[in-house]
Amino acid sequence: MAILRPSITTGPDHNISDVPSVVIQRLPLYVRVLAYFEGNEYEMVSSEQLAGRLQMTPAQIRKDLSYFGKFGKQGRGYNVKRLAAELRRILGLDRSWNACLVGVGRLGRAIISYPGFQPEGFRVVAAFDADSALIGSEVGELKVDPLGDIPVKVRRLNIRIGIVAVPAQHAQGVIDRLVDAGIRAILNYAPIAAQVPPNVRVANIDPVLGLQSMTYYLKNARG
Amino acid sequence: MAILRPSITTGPDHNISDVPSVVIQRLPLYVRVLAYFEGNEYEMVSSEQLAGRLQMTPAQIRKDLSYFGKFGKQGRGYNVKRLAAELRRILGLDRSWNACLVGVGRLGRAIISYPGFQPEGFRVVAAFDADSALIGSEVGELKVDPLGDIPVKVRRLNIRIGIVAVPAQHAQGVIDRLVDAGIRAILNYAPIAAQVPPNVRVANIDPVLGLQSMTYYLKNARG
DNA sequence: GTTTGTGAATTCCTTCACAGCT
DNA sequence: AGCTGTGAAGGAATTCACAAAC
Repeated sequence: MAILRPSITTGPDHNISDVPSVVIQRLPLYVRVLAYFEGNEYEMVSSEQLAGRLQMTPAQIRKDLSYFGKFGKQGRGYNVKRLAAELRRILGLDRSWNACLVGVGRLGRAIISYPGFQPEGFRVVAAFDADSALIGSEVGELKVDPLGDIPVKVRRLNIRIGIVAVPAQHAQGVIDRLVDAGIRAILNYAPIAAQVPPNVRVANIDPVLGLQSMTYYLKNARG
Repeated sequence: MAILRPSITTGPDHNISDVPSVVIQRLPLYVRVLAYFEGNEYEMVSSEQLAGRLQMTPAQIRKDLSYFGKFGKQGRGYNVKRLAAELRRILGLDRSWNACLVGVGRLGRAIISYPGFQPEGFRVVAAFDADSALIGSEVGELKVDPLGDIPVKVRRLNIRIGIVAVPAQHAQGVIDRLVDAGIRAILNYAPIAAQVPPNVRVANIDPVLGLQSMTYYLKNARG
């Protein structure tokens, strides 16, 4: 039984710590479900309750948390606020992160106006495009800069994350530029398997892949 | 080393066949990379060549394909066109699939105009919203219908896929309605872990989760 | 009584390595 | 010589099950 989580790629074999990356990818889910319990005025939750809302087993949640410490109390469960704060700290979500967007076409503009990033501490502070007709124009609150400005802007604005929303045939080139500029985390909307060095992470957003594997089950379904 | 693939959820333990779902989720990647080789006029490719472009091992590709048959020739590799066609057939991509969109806010409208679905055979043929101010309006080429029309439209238009683009707090309710109407595959853009029966698949699209696990590595990076 | 944290057991997935075909 | 297909081996991730804590 798989669970809601994004797919993260890196270059050839690279795990910065000994915590399995599949565990790291589940932590944001725990943060999110803890926020739900916090909103519903729970003070304590058990691994059973957390698991129930995520369709996972309680053991998996406990095992995952055990990589980082002991956050619960036997017989009582976890303090919702404290566990949420600990996980946010572990994930680096106790601060904000600057990102830049490359590609301000239709998809890029939708990403800029996506309201889900800001409340989680992710700020898009620069936008780039290769199309000279777009350069200098305003998108949201941002002025569109040429790709050549990536290195300077990344340095000046302390940008750590690149968001790639360019056509497939330009995506690898853009990713290379971002990596050259020192970016180590890329949110990639282009339908390619990006080639990156081992110390760079790529999270791929690709609705078509999801649809294409679901049709297998639709086709073979018995009602 | 993880690889580009979406996360697919179902209800409690359910694998329609004995092919691991992780394998099913990789097949669309193979289809895509085969299209690349086809575009570059390759007639044959080896598992080594395919693996290279996907940052996987050749053995994994061969093993994955072996669940479905013998598509290669020793000493020569795979015929690009034939393997692509076989995989498309296996995945059910040799036909088109109708989908409906629920939620025509900013995100929903971006999804409707997303150009990636159509060429892969996915057609959004109906749109629904709860907001009576939107009902009856035109979005793209579609008229927006009320949620109550879901069952009828799903039946009449042979809709097999639901795309959910409503706010988190309404998502579970919408998903329940889709499931009641007979939908068995859901592309979910809402940031929730949907609860569905075992025979329903959910592919989650959630850029924030991706960012939130990458920050772990950014925080702990050594340059 | 309840629930955690964790070694041990199990299941699942990937890689190896080579026989067999072209 | 080159590459597939696959059983066997190895590795990774999940689940079990229970002692310890509350």
